[in-house]
Amino acid sequence: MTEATTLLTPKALYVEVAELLRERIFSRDLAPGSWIDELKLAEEYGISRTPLREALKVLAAEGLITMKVRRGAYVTEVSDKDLSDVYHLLALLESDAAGVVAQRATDQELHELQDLHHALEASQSNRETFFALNERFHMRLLAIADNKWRIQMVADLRKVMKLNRHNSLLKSGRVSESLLEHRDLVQAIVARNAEKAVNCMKTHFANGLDAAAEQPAEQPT
Amino acid sequence: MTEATTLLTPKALYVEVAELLRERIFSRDLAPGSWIDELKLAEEYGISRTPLREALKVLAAEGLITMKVRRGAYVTEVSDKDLSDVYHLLALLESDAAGVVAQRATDQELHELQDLHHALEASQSNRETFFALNERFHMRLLAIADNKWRIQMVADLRKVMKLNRHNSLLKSGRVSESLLEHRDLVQAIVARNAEKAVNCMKTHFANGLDAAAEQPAEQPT
DNA sequence: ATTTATAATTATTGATGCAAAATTTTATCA
DNA sequence: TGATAAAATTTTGCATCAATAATTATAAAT
Repeated sequence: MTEATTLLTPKALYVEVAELLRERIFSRDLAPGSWIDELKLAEEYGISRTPLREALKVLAAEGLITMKVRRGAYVTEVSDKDLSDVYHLLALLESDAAGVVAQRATDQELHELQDLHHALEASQSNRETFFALNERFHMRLLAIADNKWRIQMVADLRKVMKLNRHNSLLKSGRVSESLLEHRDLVQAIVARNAEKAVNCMKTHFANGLDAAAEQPAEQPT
Repeated sequence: MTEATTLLTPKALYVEVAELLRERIFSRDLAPGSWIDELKLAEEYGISRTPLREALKVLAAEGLITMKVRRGAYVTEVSDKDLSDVYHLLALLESDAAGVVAQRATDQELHELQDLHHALEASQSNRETFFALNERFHMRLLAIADNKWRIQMVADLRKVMKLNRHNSLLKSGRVSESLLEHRDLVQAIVARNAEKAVNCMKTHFANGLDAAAEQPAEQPT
C-alpha cells in the first residue's frame, strides 16, 4: 500500500481539491457570482478547511475565483468585456506562438502537427472528439513554441474563457470553416512561413470571436 | 489600537506576508534556488505557518517560488532561456498594448502619457527617479490599454524579470537611447499611428534585450 | 411607522497541535 | 572500507480550535 499511496498521491491534497473545484465551476455547478461556502464544501469532500483554503488561493491566482477581504471567495463573473479582453490576449499569444513554431520547430514536430490536423479532419462527425483534438492541436503548438510562461498564461486564460459559456472558443456551425483555417495554418507552418502562420492564426481567432459575439447569451433549451 | 488595527489591516495577513516575501526575494535576501524555511520565517514574523503557507501559494502562482511535493517551497531559479522567454512575452504584450492605446486612448490620456514622458526626460540625471518613472510610464500605458488580464500578466512577468538581476529591463548605458525610443513611441501614439506605435515598442524591447544579453552575469564586486 | 442602534449570530481568518513521509545519519555486515 | 538497511530527526501537510469582524435582526425611540 505504501507504493500505491506514493503513486496515487504525487499531488498534494490542495491541488486535487483545486481540480475538483475547477470542474464544478466549469460545469456551472458553482455559478459565476455565487459565494463559495467553505464549510459546506469541506464537509462534502470530507476534508478540513485548510487545504480547501489553499486550493481557493490557487484558483484565485488563475482568476477563476475572487477573494474579498473578510467576505470569502466568490466565483468570478466575467463580463462581455472580460471575455473580449481575454480572447484578444489568446489571439495575440497563440498567433505569435504559431510564428515561433514556423521558425523553430523540428521536422518531426511539424509532422506531429500535421498528424494532429489529419486526426482533426477525420473527426468532423464526432463533435466531442473534434473539440478535444482541437484543444490538443492548439496546446501541442504552444508546447512546440517552448515557452513555459506562455503555456501557463494561455492555460489560465482558456480557463477563464470556460467560465462564460461551455464552448465559447468555437461556435458549433463554424466547424468546417475552422478546419479550413487550420489547414491554411498548418500549410504556412510547414512552409516555414512565419508571417503567414501568424496571420492565419490571427484570422482564425478573429473569426472565432465574431462567432462567439453572435452568440451573446446561452441558447434556450 | 482597535481603530489603528482596522486601518492598518485592510489587507489579509497572507497578502501582507506575500509582499514581505516578495521584497526579500527581489533583494536576493532569499536567493534563487534556496529552500524556504517555513518555521524560521513564521517565527521571524511572529505569525503561524497557516498564513505563511497561503502566501507561498500566491507567490507560487506568480512564478516567484516553486512548490515541490513534500519538499517545500524554493525560490524560482530563472535560466537565461526563462529570461529570454519572459522578455519575449513582455515585448509582445506591451507592444500590442501600445497599438491599442494609439487607437483607443482619449485625448486626456494621451496628455497624461506625454506628461509622464516629459518627466522622464527631465529625470535623466537621477537614475533612481528615471527607473521609477520609466516603470510608471509602461504601467500607465498598460492601464490605458484597459485590459486587466494583461495588466496582471505583465505585472507577474515583470516580477519574474526582477528575480534575475536588479535592473535587467534597462541597461545603465542605454538611458539616452531608451529616451529617444520613448520619444518616437509617444509621437506615434499621439499621432494615432497604431502600427508604428507597435513597432516602436517592439524595437524598444528588442534593444533592451540586446543590452541585457550583453550583461550575462552580475558584475564582480 | 420608520430609522437607528445594539446585540447576537454567522462566517472568515489566524494559531496550535498532530500525523505521516522523506531524508539523512549511523550502525552493521560483507 | 564501503554499501546497505534501519532508525531517528526534520519537515511537510492536514485538522481542530479560538477569536475577530461583519451582517442581520430586533427593539426602542423619535
